[in-house]
Amino acid sequence: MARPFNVTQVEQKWQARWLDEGTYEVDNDDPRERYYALCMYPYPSGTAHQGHIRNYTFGDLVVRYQTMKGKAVLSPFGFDSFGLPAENAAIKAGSHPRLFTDARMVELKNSVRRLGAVYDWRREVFSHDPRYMRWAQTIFLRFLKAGLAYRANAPVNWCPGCATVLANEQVNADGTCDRSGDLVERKHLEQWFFKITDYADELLNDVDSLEWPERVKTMQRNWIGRSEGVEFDLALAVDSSKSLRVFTTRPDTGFGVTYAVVAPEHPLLDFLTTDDERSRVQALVERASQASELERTSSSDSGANLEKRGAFTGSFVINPFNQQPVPVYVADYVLGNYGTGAIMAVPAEDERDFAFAEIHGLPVVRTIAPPEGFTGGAYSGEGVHINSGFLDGLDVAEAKERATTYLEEHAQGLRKVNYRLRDWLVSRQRFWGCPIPVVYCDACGIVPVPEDQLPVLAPDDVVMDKSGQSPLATHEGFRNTTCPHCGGAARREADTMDTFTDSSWYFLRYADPFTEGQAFDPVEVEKWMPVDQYIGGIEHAILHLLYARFYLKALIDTGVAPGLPREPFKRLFTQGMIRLDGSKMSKSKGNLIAPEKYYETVGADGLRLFHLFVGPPADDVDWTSQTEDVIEGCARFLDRIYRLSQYDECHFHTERTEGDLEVLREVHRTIDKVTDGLEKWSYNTAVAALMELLNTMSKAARSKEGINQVVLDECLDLFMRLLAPMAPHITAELWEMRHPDASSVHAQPWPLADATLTARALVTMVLQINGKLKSRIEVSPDVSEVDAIAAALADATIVELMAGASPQRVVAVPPRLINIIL
RNA sequence: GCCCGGAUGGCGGAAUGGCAGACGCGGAGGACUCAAAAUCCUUUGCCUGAGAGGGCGUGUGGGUUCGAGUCCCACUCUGGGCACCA
Repeated sequence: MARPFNVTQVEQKWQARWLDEGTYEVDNDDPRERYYALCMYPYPSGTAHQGHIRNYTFGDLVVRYQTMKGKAVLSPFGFDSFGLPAENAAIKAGSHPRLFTDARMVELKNSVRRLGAVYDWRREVFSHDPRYMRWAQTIFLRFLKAGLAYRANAPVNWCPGCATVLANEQVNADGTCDRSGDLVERKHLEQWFFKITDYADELLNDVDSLEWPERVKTMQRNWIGRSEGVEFDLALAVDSSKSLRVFTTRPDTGFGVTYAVVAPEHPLLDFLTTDDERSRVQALVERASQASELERTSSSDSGANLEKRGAFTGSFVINPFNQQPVPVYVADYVLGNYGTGAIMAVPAEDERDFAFAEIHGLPVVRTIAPPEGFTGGAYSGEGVHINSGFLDGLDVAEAKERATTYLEEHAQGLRKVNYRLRDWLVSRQRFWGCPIPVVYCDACGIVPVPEDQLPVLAPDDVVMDKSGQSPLATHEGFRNTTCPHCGGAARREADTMDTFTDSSWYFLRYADPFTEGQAFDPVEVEKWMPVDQYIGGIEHAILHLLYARFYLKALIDTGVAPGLPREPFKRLFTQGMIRLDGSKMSKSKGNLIAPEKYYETVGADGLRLFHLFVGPPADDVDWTSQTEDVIEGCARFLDRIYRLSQYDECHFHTERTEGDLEVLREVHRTIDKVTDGLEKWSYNTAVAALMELLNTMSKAARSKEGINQVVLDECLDLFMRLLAPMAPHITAELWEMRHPDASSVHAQPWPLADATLTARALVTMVLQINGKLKSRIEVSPDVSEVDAIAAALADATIVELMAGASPQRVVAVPPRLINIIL
């Protein structure tokens, strides 16, 4: 497609200028109002793909728009540069992950520059920079000191494909690895954890205060999974001095307890198991300990399997509500690490209990009357209590309260809150990550590496494979060290930290990247935090955002970041994904449409405009056979504005006509539309408004009567300013051609609509008869109701249609419409 | 199973309870051209009619209202999140 100007040349000229002149560098003591705009820390996977392009197009629009609004905008960039792909690629190529990563970083950096996205490159941060690692490790040690980092032997999620353990958050619901898709196995290992559960309540409560998409807030709440209930004792039938502690959220259904269940890991299981039942119980425990989380929690399991998954222990406990003995089972549907690892089972009001009771032939006693016609098994809804002694006739809420009080008085009951959220497992048995800065000494135990010896860096000559052992563990030179405490022989920790730790505080370092004596100076960072606008993919709705929120709270509480606001991201925008043939476009899926080719044809501006125009920014984009045409259409729009600004085929007259004024009025109305669109993330309609305006301007200037040139110039100048954040190159170029001595269009203030120009002298009023559109008339926008009705009844079409009939009623909404009811 | 979204022309999508389909893509026709490309102009929801016009129309069925794409109830399909968490 032939363009009226050399796109590549123009774009490169401006990209070089923005970079050379440091146009978007900003200092912490800038006197203007501050604004922190941030796109999510990218993994350097090479040249940018369409998802990146979309992300940085939105981010750059925000940066340029807020700058024109007169703010000092912090726009940093960096790389989440540790991670598995680099390590795997290095193993394959026999090279080093650093070489691989550094090359990919250069590529991505060039890509975003080629897009015309502008950053304060002085503030660049990347995870494998020793200057960043040092503070990442310092933070780990501060967490350790504060008791927020701890080491524990725990059943963990092991991914055979990635040869490392995963956090709960990295395991999909179907039990596969979020990254490789391999089936995750269960292993018992000594691992490092962060105590994110200490913050469960705050993480949950603070969600309310965030200006985030509701969907993301809901996902965060669900993930934390708070539930209120009561913990109490079930006394053993044979010995009432001993008891089994259980947790329930439904104490009101206590009269319906017909058995109890303990988890296979329960510490009292051995004690509860009688000799007659021992072999069956042991078989079940054996099986449960080997089963993966998937098998164990599979809900699609058949009845036969369910039966195998539970066994009678031989013991009985007393139901404290009715003093009846009920059997104790062991079953793997009860989890050892949630609640007390034991439950009271109420088959009538709990589906899982019902299914289990059916198979094991246990009785079902209803304590809530199900609604008329209810045919299912367990009924967990609202209703009136029956068969429940002192709770009979009460609704669920009231019965819960009474039952809880009863348990407090008769069964050591304690009101208790439980969370689904587990502590964050941060150990990774991989090489390309930040080493965990501790040593193990036989005499002193776990000893932190002194902060003045940080960062602990991995040596380069490490053999990486997927044996499952940490590559660093096999490097004797690294592994063997001396204890910082006693000076004796000691061994370094060989695991590295989850890369999600790196992306949990990078935004703080951006705000003060120059400091040397600490991770960042809280006084400097406080000037920018919280992030005013965070932009990224919906795929990070849980993991990254939850971890980053936890990190900031923990950093404040451990004294690393005193005085900072406790939530990092005030406003979040999650962009839609790019789909090709229905699935997400991504490098790992190998279904990329590379952006490079479009730089040659439509330019960065054309591609940016496409991403802004194609649909609501939050929605997914389907890349179809039609997409190329839409991109071309966006470039065509830029060509048209270029030609109009050259006065191509324009006619001019010298007087200022009403027609000229009307064009100028449209420009001012468009200022409002575009501003509103940019504020509300309705970029597609903002672009549409500019397209519409260009049609108006172009039609007027090219008509036979022509336009006053001074008016056209004023219109064009305003147009350029509105388009500047969206298509920064062409607007900068045209502005310079039109104003060679003035400062750049990007340094101009954002235009403000003149209210006297946006007002309309006449508006169209719709005339309806019985709610059906029949005619239209022009009226003053402040026409009175009486005048409006009079005008409507005088309209020729209306007079004819009414044929002398008198209206039963007239609904008047001046100046919008008149509806005549006959 | 539970919790959120969503459903509008051939397509992407617009529409504070008040002109449904802005804007763009695609289609049709025309101008320019020896011709093509590019550009420009006209037209384009469906049905019906020679035309003026008329009828129908925002997933389905009800409801509220002078008036519903928009609000309420029930359902269908679809996308996503969570899913033995007691």
